[in-house]
Amino acid sequence: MKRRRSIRSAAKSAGGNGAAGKALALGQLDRHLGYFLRRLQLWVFQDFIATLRPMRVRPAQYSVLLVIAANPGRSQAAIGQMLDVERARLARMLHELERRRWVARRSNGADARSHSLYLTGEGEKALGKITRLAERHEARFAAHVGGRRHAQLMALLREFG
Amino acid sequence: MKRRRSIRSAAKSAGGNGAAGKALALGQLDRHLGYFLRRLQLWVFQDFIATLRPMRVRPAQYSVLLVIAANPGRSQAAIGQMLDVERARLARMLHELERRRWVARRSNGADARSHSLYLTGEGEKALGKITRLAERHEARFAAHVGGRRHAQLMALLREFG
DNA sequence: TATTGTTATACTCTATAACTATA
DNA sequence: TATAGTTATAGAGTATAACAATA
Repeated sequence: MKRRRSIRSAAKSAGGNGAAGKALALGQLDRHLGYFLRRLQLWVFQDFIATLRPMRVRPAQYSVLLVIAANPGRSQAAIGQMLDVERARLARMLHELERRRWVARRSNGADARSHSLYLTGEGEKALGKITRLAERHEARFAAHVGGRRHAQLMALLREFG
Repeated sequence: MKRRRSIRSAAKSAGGNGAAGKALALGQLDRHLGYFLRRLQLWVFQDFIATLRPMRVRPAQYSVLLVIAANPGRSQAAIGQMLDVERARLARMLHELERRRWVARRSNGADARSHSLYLTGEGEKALGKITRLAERHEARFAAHVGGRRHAQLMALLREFG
């Protein structure tokens, strides 16, 4: 993934003007949990994208594939609400996943408006490879924050989520 | 902020096809800390943006204003590296902040290439209002996840960050 | 040669609105 | 009237590349 220096090391080498060498202060940012959350979340997405690059899968696509796999036959509306993906965005994502022959849409007998979503055989196979890469990412994530902190965060956020 | 239903309630009402009413499974997503992190981070940004709407300030702008306030006179390069904002993006953000008379750029005597960044008087005044709204957001955040969890997350992530 | 700041392009994600076909 | 899906547009954020001025 793209190399990211820690706040401290970045600040240390951030010279180039009159105040060169003095570490930058976070200021009030230090009181905002959202700031730290955002930084970690960016790290995660960057590592995920880099790790999954061989399969050309983005985080949002990955989550859609997993939820279809776990809930075959459900509608776009159901998947979208579950993951908080706008239906407009999901429609275009599914076109792309259909183009790659990973997802199939079948018409739903009970309601002609809705499509039932399934993984194709090819999609299942691809998801196997994708899952192995995703596990590698998760391991790297745990190593990055420390296994203990990773577990603590998981417990805190999963119980909440 | 924009109303977001919980995973559970969204799943409950996600009907409309043959499997209507059955809650959707997270599948392997349940094993990814990044998924829960992302969901919480989205909540935070949406609440932040909604709370700060009266001042028309986005999270990235807010972080830049705070870091300039805490480190007056530093260069764009220093601020950008500190916050991991691309210099190209920061240049355009600063144009906008300059247009609103919140930030001033002065040339740096020691290095004619770099600009020293400062808040204007108007900028300080605006930041005062912004900070009060941001505190309201942070309180809402703590209420959302629970005060105890908010503190635990802050401790975990700040120590790490 | 490398760095600071700028402009430009392209892609992703988010947020809307408008449209169709069904219900 | 409301819902499922589609198409289109606009605004952010991210990632590059190329450039001028300066170091």
